[in-house]
Amino acid sequence: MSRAASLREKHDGALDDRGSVRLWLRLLTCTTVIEKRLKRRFADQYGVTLPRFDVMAALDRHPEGMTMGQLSQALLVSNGNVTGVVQVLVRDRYVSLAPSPTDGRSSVARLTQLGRECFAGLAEAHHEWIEAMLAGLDREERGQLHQLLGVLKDSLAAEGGEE
Amino acid sequence: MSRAASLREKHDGALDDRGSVRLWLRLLTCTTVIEKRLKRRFADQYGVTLPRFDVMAALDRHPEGMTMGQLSQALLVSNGNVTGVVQVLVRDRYVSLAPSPTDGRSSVARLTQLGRECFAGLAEAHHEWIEAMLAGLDREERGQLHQLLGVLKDSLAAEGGEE
DNA sequence: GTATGAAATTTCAAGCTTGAAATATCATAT
DNA sequence: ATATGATATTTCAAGCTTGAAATTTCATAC
Repeated sequence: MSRAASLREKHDGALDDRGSVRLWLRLLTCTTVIEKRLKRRFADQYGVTLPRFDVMAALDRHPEGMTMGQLSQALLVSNGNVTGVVQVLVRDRYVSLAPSPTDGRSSVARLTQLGRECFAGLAEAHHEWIEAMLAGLDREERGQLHQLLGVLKDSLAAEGGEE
Repeated sequence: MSRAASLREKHDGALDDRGSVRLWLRLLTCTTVIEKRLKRRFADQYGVTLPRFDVMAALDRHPEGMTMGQLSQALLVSNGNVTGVVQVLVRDRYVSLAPSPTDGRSSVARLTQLGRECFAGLAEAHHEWIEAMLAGLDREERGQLHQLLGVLKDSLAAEGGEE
């Protein structure tokens, strides 16, 4: 069976024939669909939110610990945001928070042993889900897509965020 | 000047050498960066949020009006979400809400004259911003990217959202 | 030593988002 | 006519996100 109805696209059928906007909407739709599936599956199967997974993933790659500011930069979210997410991870014993020995203003977050163990399972599921969602692209297509997104990334860096 | 520092990527430097996850993170980063810039510029220059723009864009392409359910489907967001966004647009006189003549359960949202006028300006700015952000891709690259995202979209449709 | 500005963090209000529960209406079989 | 299930919508609580204000600590010039 598996009719695999084609996905609706945000603002589908736009009269707006301008190619760049269409490209952007397609990019947005793909990302949104993947993100929502990940979110739902993490919630249903592990009782974890995406932001919490993101923090754990960042900490898992930095066993020496990360300050709140480093987390904020790594995850592209605000400082205040990190505060809240880390607080619940600390409450749930997945993350520990210790004052920085070198800078009294900073505290350093680390995964606890429990956090590391839990994260291993999450990362495994995450990888499988992504792999399955990208199954329709062969090796070459993945490489091309990765390369073109690199060009886009550079274009975005060049355009600048009016900073 | 314009140093155009290259953009950081979410979870940058992942040991995680699995290509599909890296591809996903790059896709996510590009989308996130574009979305945040649009959000900030709409807020700063027009005092409008992205969800409100999305609703207005959908209504602009459907002068006959749309029900809440149609808006929800078109924008890939929940019903309850649409309710709130439309309510403030009605409060601000950009959108009118009338009971459906054929179905007592539904009401039909339409852009008001004021809404149409405001949206024209928003759409113009939106298009320019997108165009500028994609300026680093030539015509062929845009076509390839659009095509590959189409393959991804089909892959996502095939994988199914456990529906 | 002290004042001053920079930097790291937290707090807080406002807005978006979802999913579940509640309401209201429709469609249909009897 | 009526009961029943399906549909459209709203309400609501919980969580994420941001930007601005407040707080604490640092670094440096004097």
